[in-house]
Amino acid sequence: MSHFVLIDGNSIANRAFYALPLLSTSAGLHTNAVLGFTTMLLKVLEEMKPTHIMVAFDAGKVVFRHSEYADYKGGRAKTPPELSEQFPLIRELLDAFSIKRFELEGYEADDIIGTLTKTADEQDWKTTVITGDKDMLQLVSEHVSVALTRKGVSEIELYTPQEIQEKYGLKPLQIIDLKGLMGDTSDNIPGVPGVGEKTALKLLHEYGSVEEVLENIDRVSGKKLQENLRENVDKAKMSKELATILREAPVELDVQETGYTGYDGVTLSDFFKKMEFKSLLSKIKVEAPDDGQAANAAPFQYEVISAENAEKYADKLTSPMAVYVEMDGDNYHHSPIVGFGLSADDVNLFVPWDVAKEWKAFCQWLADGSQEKWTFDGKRDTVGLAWHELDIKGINFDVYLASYLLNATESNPTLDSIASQYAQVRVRSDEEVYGKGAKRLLPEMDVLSEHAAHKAAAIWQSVPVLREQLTENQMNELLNDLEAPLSMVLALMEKQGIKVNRDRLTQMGVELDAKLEELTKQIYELAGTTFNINSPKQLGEILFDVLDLPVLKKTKTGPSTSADVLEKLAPYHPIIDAILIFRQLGKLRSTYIEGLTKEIHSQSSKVHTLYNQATTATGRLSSTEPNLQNIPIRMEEGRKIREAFIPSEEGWYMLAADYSQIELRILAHISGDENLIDAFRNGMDIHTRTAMDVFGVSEEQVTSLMRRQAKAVNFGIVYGISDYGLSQNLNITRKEAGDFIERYFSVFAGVKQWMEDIVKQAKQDGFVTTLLHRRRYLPDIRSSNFNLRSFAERTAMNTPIQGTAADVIKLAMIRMQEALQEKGLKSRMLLQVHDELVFEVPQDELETMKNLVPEVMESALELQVPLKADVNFGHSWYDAK
DNA sequence: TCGATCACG
DNA sequence: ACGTACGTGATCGAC
Repeated sequence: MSHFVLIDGNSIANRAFYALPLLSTSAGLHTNAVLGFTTMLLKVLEEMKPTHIMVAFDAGKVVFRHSEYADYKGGRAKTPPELSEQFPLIRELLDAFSIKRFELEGYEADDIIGTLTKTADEQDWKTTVITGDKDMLQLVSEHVSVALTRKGVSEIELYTPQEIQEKYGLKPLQIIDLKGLMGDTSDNIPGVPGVGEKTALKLLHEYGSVEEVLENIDRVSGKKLQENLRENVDKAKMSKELATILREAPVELDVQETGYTGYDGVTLSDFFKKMEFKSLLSKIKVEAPDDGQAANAAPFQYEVISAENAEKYADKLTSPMAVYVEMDGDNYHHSPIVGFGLSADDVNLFVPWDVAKEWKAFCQWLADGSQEKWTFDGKRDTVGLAWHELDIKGINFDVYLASYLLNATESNPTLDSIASQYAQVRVRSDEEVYGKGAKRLLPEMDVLSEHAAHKAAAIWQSVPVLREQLTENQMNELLNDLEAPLSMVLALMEKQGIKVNRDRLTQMGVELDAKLEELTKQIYELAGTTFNINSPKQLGEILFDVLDLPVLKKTKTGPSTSADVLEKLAPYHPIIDAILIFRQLGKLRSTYIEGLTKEIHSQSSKVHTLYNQATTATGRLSSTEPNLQNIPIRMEEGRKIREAFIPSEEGWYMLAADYSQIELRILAHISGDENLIDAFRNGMDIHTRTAMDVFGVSEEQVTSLMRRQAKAVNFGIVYGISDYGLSQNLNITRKEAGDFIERYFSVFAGVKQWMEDIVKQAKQDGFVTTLLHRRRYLPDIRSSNFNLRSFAERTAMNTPIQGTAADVIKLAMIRMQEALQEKGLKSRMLLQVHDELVFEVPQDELETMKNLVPEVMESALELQVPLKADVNFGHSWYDAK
């Protein structure tokens, strides 16, 4: 049966461009949209096996078929030059694929596709439209499906009339009514103000179409909504018209011409070479396609090692070699080990755990630092194996860290996604192999062994491609001198763990229980009824319906009951204070008493966190199971939790050192603002100094209110300031906040200049970097959507600051671990909390460490201003203040 | 599974 | 005019 595939070329190119990092060839040609387009095409050809295929493009000036609305598409951002220059390449790509392309002067791709699907409908052809544009769902019919790309262009979601019914409860043609009511900012379709997807769907479910809604305005529920509809009748009608895809374009195309018989492998591979798509080369058949039989590369082969045949394979253990340690479970402090996948040029092996641990040659090879290993998450391997008394040394490349550095926005890279980007072998996701949630179970050994061998092969194949891209981004040092050594330092810290006094926690829990019980009683009495205080919904009903308190802020689901709202409501009713305390204590009990107790390791009686080195967009670490980076400190009751964190050896001390104002110091350095640099060089209290400058007073005249406000301004600066954000924080008007900011910028003109420059730079490059070349892509920086763009602009200002601070403390940690080793100290580094390091220290090393730790931290990186670290110690983390 | 809330820097 | 502070993770209730 024939299958006609129609591709919306402009939409796919746009999607691909904004979803992928701005890659370029060594000659400086941008290729990310071409790459995304290619990936999509290969997928479509393989999965849909079209007999006919074509790609439609917009061409020339779009004819204003809606002359009554000249703004049409006016709000659309100009196509950035980095994308426009790729369109000729995409045309070349299609020619290389032997795929027919089509454009029509004065018409958009939508119109061409709309017209062709109409013909297809009339002739009973099975047709699929590929696009990123939801508007196109209106074309769906019995014969026509629409495939929407997701996550950029890597995934496809197929819509038939059934799916549209399930997802929206609408018929395909009603998608037009949906757009008419809710509008579409990216296409500059206005819609009805105040009507979003939810409201629009509700209206359509009731009335069926825009026209019917407009005829029944009086029956619509909601005064405001009625008013909005009444005032925007014309807008709604026009929006619907704008959203309607033209199906009568003068397309003169003989569908038979789009018949597809495959591509010429040589032409296509030449094109890939020119684009430097190395990982794609092996995915295509280089001989000309023949009978359509899959003439793929040799099937994947691997061998399973047994106790009997192991010796025969000893000489296959080479350097370098890819190693994947397959474990059963996500938390490697507890996971049993399944076995090892190994891979090199001409060999793929699987060594089951029972065989591995008895195989001497293998264990020696594994522990031999001169035998180079390539891994995926070497920290996981190191710690996981350490729990089973096995050493792994010589880790020389970590594809997990590498792929994170290349794109930090896609957090927690998985091996299956890395493989699909950089390797030829296909790796199934762990979820697919093990099942997820309650359905998780350990699969058969042959499934596991193949899975592990695939992973090792994927590592092996990815390394050369990753190396090349790292070089291009100037990230080799960042990986080799920062992230990779850091991962081994973190491995030590995680395996070491931190001692937690369980009895102390239990005792605090008992006290909390008593207080919570008392508070619960009080709250029920004040409310006149019992309810679940932990449910924002039920609490909202009590506060705003029963007690009739004013609603100051709303969330998507109802009135907000968050702490900042409750604080403002406190004067109205005594129940508020009780609720605030209940929340505070409840949090302590569930998260920090019960949660932390659950995490105490049965084997070591300590807590062993997992530091995630590839999660954050800025380069910071994060900590889970348990999160030791958010242990309370601001309120005294919570801070007491820190009394339970104690040294693991008799007579030792806890020592904590934190950077003072590291982010503002970094801002001083990178902005080069002379005033800010001067302030830090003179060792001044930066908030007081800011208050002096902003309020124009002398040091003695700075009141505590002025200092507090200046402090908030400094925070705002680091976050990428806005008058609204500052006004919320300080509870002042927007105007007042705006005045503060203006005064700040007139005093710190260098900071202002830097902020303007960095946003400009980000718009140009599509990314920002830290001092050590860490990179964050900002796909929304050129968005026409004000919110998205503003967010990206604030991120452009914040990320270099927060990210450089992360770089600095990471450097300090590496130096610190080296120093401990060199000096033969017994002290151990246990925790990192963004700008703080925590150690346990024997008494006779206290004096040494009190000097050494700040010294190492302060000299981690030389800036135009001094770095400063304060150090404290005591018998618990609480006392190290 | 998601949103609200709140703990940290 | 637009509607927000930057970066995380854990717990709970509601769906």
